[in-house]
Amino acid sequence: MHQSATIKDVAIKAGCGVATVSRVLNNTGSASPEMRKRVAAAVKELDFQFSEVGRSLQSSTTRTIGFVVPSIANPVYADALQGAQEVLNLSGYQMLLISTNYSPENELSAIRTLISKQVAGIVLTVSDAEKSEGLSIIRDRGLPHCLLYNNAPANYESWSVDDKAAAERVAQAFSENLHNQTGFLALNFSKSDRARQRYEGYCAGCKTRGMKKPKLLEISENFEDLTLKLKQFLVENPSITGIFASNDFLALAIIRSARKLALNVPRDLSIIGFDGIDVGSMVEPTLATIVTEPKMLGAGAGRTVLSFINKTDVPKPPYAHQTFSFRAGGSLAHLGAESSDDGKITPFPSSFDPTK
Amino acid sequence: MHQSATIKDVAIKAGCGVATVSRVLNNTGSASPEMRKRVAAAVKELDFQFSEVGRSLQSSTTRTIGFVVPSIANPVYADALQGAQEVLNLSGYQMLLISTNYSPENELSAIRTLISKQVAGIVLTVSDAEKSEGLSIIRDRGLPHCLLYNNAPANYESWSVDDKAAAERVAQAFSENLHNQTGFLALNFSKSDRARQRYEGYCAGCKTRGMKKPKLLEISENFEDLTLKLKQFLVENPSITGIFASNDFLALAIIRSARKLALNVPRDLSIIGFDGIDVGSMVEPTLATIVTEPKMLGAGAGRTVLSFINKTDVPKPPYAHQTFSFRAGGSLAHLGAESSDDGKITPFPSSFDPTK
DNA sequence: ACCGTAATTGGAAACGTTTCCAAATTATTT
DNA sequence: AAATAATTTGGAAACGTTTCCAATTACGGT
Repeated sequence: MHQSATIKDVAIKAGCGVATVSRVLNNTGSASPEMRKRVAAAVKELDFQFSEVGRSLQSSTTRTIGFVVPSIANPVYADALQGAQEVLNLSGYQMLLISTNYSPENELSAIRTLISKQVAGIVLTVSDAEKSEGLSIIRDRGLPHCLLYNNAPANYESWSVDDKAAAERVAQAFSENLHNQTGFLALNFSKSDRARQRYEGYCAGCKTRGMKKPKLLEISENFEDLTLKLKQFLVENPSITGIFASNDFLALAIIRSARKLALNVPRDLSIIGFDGIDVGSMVEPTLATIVTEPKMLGAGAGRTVLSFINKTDVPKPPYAHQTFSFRAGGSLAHLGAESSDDGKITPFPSSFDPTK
Repeated sequence: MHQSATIKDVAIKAGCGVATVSRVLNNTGSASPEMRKRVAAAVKELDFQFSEVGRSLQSSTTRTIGFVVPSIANPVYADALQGAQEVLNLSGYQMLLISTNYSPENELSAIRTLISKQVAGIVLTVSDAEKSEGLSIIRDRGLPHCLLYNNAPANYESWSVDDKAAAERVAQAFSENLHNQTGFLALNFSKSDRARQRYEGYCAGCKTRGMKKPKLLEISENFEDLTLKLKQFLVENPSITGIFASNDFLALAIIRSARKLALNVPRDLSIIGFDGIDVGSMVEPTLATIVTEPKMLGAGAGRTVLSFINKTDVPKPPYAHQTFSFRAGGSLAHLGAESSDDGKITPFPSSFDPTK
């Protein structure tokens, strides 16, 4: 139950001045072998460790990088954090983590907090990179930072999935399988520029390929009423043959709901997800999805901030079209020729029940 | 691109001493209304924020809690962190997070780092709570701390699943469904006292119920060879009818492997998982599993540490048998006389396999 | 007007470090 | 042996706060 020893205690025990201890321990400036030995002994005896607080005050920086993410429970961010963590650890930096629960106000206060804690840099995901107040504060201060999962305005660094391009790729997948009218399933659409960009990209992709404009199915926090919503959605839009879910959890949830409605996936309804979480390939049918690499992105954002701090070369993020890939899966069906090719014939409700 | 203003700058702009600024801003000691106004104006004009570093040096504490977990990518810890985060935020504390990749050496250095950063308390999951060196350092210093997912030695606080009891519950579930010979599937068995406790508890539970001693199937980091291993395992132990997987991911992976071996789950092989991740109830068949509440545990551990710091009442963790519950699912079959007698069998047999 | 008391204010020390600079010591060159 | 150069050392200031304490000012009551 003992207090931490300070450099002063070490100096006393070693019979020298504090400056000498500092020099010896940091290997800066010279010191006699004799002195080094005495200091080393004192350090060991006292189990001395520097107080980072004292150091930070003097150097006006910390070996800490701030992270601001919408949620730690979301595996996309969790994986990204793990990736960043590994990079940071190698450089002797630590991670000060704040999660904002998708609220812009929390973003701002998180950033203020990080600044007052004098973090050396910040990696952040914001609700809307265009108008984030916190982000401008960071820039005004010239604080090393890097966006994660937000596409950056010009001149700023960002490690992110190209949501638009990825969503267009989904449209392509549906199109190649002869789907014409599809839906877009989103959670908390308004709270995230990412969801919006996916929608935009998806609409654009559908248009390019001559598909109908996708119908938007927006749900709230809890998945409770998803089955009901889905039913309603399909009744209102009977020609829909596929749904693009804006993340894999939603995709799995909608598959479950479809199952409850006695719809067969993919025969009655095809599903494509987004993110590429591992379980997607463990379930039956396997989930067709956009695969991303959150860990790589998190690590990249971390490296970028470190490079700003150390004034080394800034790592290059992958090219836009390399930030994702499409993974085929059993949840996406090819609409055969027997269906009339304008894709309008999917029956609802279908009582089809395969028993082999 | 401006530097942070200090309390001195504020004092100058407000035309008073730094002590006064401090008193006004912290609402400690008296100050004239006039003075308050001037200080407020100066603060606004300079966009002043306290440097937490300066404060910490003076108060020799920080509003930061250190967290040490094996991995952020593991949803169990990610969820726990999210739960803790929410608790911390409410109290104005931040989270300094280090992940150890399941390595005891990393644990020790993580703890040293946190101490040198003068965290106000620590929440940690260690590889082995009995012999963790880092843990003893924390205790020697009398640092407020709480274990998470480790069962604590006497006199210490801990928020954790009762792994033994939960594993016994799994044995009960198998037993009730007339399984007699089962397997235990674990990843990195040696690296975690949690996995060992589950195994112990499971063995004990099987014994109590007159089942055969479970066979251990241990796999390494990558799931690559899981299918092969499973095949081998089943060949060597042909009487096995069920497998207890020590986490849900493993459970899903083993189900996939079984599928590749043309085995039907649950008819040919029953599976029970551990953790209760959400997707478990979205897949087909649904996963029978032990449901835990990582978020609650993380929040509890956070609250416990805060209560030590603030010297308030220490929250009581749930009783051992309330730290988990069993969730029935389609992956566990009743071994009746015929193949399927009760309504437990799932609506869509997952017999066709696009992944070959 | 005067005094006692209460409210307000600011100087200075302290927290643990690094670093500048000058002093003291040692080594090198003549 | 003296002069010079190089190395080793420690005192003190600075970083941004809080807080103690003494000094100043304002306020009532006579």
